[in-house]
Amino acid sequence: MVDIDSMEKKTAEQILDVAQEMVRRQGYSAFSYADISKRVGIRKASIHYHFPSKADLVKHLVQRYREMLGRACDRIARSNAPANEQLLEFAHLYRDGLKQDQACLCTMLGADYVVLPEPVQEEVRQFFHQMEQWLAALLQRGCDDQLWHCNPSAKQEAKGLIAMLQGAQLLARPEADSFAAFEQIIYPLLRAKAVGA
Amino acid sequence: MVDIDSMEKKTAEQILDVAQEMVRRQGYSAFSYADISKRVGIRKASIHYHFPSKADLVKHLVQRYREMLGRACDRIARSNAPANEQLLEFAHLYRDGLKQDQACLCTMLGADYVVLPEPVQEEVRQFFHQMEQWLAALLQRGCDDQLWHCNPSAKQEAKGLIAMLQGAQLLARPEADSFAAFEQIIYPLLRAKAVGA
DNA sequence: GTCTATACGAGGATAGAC
DNA sequence: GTCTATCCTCGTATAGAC
Repeated sequence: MVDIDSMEKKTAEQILDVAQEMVRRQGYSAFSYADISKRVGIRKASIHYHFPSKADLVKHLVQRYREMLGRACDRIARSNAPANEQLLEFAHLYRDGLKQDQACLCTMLGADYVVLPEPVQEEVRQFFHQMEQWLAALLQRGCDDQLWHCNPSAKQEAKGLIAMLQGAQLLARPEADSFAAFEQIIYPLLRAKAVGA
Repeated sequence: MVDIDSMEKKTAEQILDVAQEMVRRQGYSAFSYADISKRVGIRKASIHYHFPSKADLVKHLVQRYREMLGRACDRIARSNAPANEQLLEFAHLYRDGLKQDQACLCTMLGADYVVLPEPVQEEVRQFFHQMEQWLAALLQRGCDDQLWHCNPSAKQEAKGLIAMLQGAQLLARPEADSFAAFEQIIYPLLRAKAVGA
């Protein structure tokens, strides 16, 4: 039932893992097949077997990332914790990558947006839309539970919060302890939203 | 006193103008000497006469940008308008570039931070520091004038606001009308700060 | 699936003529 | 100051053997 091979990650997955780490650190334009090649331990040409072009690779990357974050958000929602605690958990998703100098994949691709192939742009837009939807629903629950007030709407507040989280990542990264810097930036703003941070 | 030559921008300035536009759109890794060459109308090699290396060029770029923004902030401060109106003017500095798909130079370089040559990283850190200082002073004036309350400090609020403005730029750019999208993201948050937006 | 070999252009940068 | 010519490396991508 459990053989050795199935315990090792498939090559395509390894490629995406490495690519994701590089894009989250350096952005779209600054990573290359050669970089992946070295770290995965196969030749550049072999990567093209799995992902014919860079556009193709990054498109799959964002798709997989959307699914990963969808699951992470589901886990938070299913915890049935109060909305303010769930909001904090959501913020921590953005915080934790900073331990390895990694911003959210789509924060980086948002900066690179104008140079992205159109299919990738489309995925990035969908990512933002997906996050806004989920967060707006959470904020609405907080409204219903009298935890806070949404102004002018849960949807608008969601966009503002995501903007803040993304911006905080970029601002925190140059700091020596970016993890702590991130918290110092966002906790006051979350507290304003009646979150016990 | 006024001859024709002095009315035309010096080549070095033209190079910086074009480079700035490109970095603000595409980021550090995605622009090249070839791009500048085409748009300024000189050969690649000639650019190296003015700026020996890319690191050198971008370092000067950020220095000039810091001076430009220093002057823009001075103008706002000297208007003697109420602090809430000055805050709105400050936010509009971030908004206006979006008309040409341009984010703040250091929002982009913040995303590219880990791949920047160290001297450029230093300039970027100084830029953020400079903006935080100025904004913190403005927020403090608003406190003194009872326009709002700073929590936990003007300095921390300043960082949060800059994070929000930067994030809002990245989030707004994929939208069809990024200018309007930016306003929709930040106005609710500024209103929370008692700004009549 | 992965390799070697290779194409072909783009990248930053330098030397030397004008 | 700007040019031409050139260098060398890196970038994405393909062909074909194993």
